[in-house]
Amino acid sequence: MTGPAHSTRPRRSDATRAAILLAARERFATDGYERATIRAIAADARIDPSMVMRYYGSKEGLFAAAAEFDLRLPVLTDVPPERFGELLVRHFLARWEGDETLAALLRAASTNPGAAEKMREIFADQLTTVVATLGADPATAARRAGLVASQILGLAFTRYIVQLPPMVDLGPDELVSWIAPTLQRYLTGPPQS
Amino acid sequence: MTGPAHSTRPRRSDATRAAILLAARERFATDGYERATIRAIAADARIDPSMVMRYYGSKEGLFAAAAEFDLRLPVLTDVPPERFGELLVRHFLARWEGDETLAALLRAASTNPGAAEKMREIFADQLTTVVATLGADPATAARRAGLVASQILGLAFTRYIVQLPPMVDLGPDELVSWIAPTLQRYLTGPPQS
DNA sequence: GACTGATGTCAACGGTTGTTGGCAAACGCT
DNA sequence: AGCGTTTGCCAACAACCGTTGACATCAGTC
Repeated sequence: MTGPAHSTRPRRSDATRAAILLAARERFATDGYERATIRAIAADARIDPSMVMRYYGSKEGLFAAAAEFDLRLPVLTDVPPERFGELLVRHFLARWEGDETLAALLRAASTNPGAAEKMREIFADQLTTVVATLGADPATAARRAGLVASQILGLAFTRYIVQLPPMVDLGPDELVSWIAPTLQRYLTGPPQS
Repeated sequence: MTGPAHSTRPRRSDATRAAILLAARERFATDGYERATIRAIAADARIDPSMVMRYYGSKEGLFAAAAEFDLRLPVLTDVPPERFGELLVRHFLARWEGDETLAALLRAASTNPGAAEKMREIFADQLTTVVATLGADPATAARRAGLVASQILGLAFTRYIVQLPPMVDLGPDELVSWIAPTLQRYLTGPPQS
């Protein structure tokens, strides 16, 4: 989604657009939606605030562009089912620390309705889709995906946002050994109730 | 924490103070820290914005007062250990829906450092203390409490903030049957790694 | 009834925000 | 070279924010 749109040749301002988007992701990730000001983002990108408006229309539009995100969930079809949980935790940890878009989305979702909506889309669409392909009853896929999201987002919230000391100190392997069984049960455990 | 402080007799303005605090909790819970304006809070409490400043000093001071919170965790000493998880989930669900202070704290913690700090205090102090009394190895109590917090806060975040449809639709009993085993393992399961 | 302090209202300040329109420079094309 | 378009900067607007100080009103005390 970064290349030139449609069939138009690359525009000269593509570098500026990218710089704005990069600065926006950083600011949104560290400050949240309301505290990240267009002026600060523009200063980081070393351009004028009015350029942000010209290229993204409004602050909401800028956030929508900056929050575009693909979880890049791995295909788990030819993986032994008992390893689903482990692979998912590892994937999310890596994805989370390698791209600040998720942090921006998480911070903003607390106060901005549009961000919450996008978070719902991402986790409902992308995660539910993968869960549904794991062979479980399709009727319970959405529920299982929601439970997985609750633990994954709780992990991210306590580790990266609130930064609870115990959750920050735990290493990736320790986190996996604790949390993977949880996801495993949410994904493949017997349906409850 | 609502009665008159120290040994002074009740002041005539106690009703106003309480009205401000109530309105503040509502606004902080629904809008987060930055979008909840002093003017809006004052309007809800039907008083002048300057009164908020007089009684609470600043917006930060008002939030600090509004975010004062006791988890009221139950004493679990004479309860069969295998029911810890269930009781904790039920307690948190009730606590969460009966007092919007927790929602205010959760929303604000995403963007406001002071709120994040208070959230750390609450979950580190109160929750870790209870976990430590459950007979587990004191050295791992903080870690276990952190893991419990990650699942509890993730539940709250997906259900009350982002409002993921599957998490909103689940009834209390279903949530308990899914999530209680997770807490149970975090609390009393064998130490990992 | 006059005095003192608490309580409440009103108007305004300085600062910041998202957003807009005008104008200069650089570019691409013929 | 000349021209239209793109890219960028500058200044400013209107709105809103937290915060402050002056002034009225009321309760309780001597």
